Amino acid sequence: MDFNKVIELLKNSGYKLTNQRKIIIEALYHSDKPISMEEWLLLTKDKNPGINLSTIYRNIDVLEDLGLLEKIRPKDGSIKYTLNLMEHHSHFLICKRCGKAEAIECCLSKEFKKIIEDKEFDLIEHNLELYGYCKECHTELDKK
Amino acid sequence: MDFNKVIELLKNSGYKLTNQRKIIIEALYHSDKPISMEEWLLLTKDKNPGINLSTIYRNIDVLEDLGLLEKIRPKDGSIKYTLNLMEHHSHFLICKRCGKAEAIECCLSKEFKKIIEDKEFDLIEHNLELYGYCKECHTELDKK
DNA sequence: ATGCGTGCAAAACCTTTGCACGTCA
DNA sequence: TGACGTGCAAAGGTTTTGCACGCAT
Repeated sequence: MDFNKVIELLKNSGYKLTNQRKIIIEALYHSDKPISMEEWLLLTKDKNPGINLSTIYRNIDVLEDLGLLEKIRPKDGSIKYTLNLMEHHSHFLICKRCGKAEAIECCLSKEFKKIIEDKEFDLIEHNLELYGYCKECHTELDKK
Repeated sequence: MDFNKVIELLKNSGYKLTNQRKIIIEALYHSDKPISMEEWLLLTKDKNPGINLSTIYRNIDVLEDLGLLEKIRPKDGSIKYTLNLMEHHSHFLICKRCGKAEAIECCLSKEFKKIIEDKEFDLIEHNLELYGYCKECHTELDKK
């Protein structure tokens, strides 16, 4: 989904397009990886220093309402945000060193689905986060 | 791992067995599902009303040090705690209605592993949460 | 024009920490 | 006895909220 489509969806859902809102969403849209609130704030203040933290929090609600926000919750307790613009359900390979996140297609194994089915569990959604070291960081770490 | 083994591990690691600590761990041990801090506090106060919230938080550190604590982070932003006593890495089927959580064996699919391998990503850990309705709740919901 | 959105500050929450006292080994 | 553990209260950090003003529609 391109940025204009996001804005369109926003307007069609009855939300106003303010300068702040545009900057806030744009910051997330153009980030190539999930970002923390702190990073998000910096990115937005970069474009408009007057933007308040609470405005971002309020726009989180908007993005959630639009079904566009993905919250990533690493084991370390932090929260990272990213836009979920894919058709396909996807997950991230998250590098523990550089923070780079790469979306991958989801494929729960057949055996897995069978186990769940056997329990007559009605699976609605799932959340998978994969942590490790990306190729580049792995190479770097090997050097030491 | 039975409860005595947990206590043994605790002592062998140089921690003292206090009345509070025992109650705190026991509460989590006997709970059949991951519990919130609030539930954990209630369960412990049930046995000893004097136990302080900060003592539980401090014992979280202890349990983490022992590698026994599993923190579950549902999408709703809450945090739930459970003891991780299995040999095998496991995940939970969590019922969105009754909250019951059932551990299942983990098995990332071969295709999945291959995709990750192809990217030369060095996978360290992963976190999978499965949400849906358990058999009982599904039946209940169908009645309506 | 009018109601939604924002900045600001305060409040609400959750978690951590310092300190003095208590208790386990 | 001595070090670790705890209760209490205060501090810290993050997120939410009330209010008055501002701006998009």
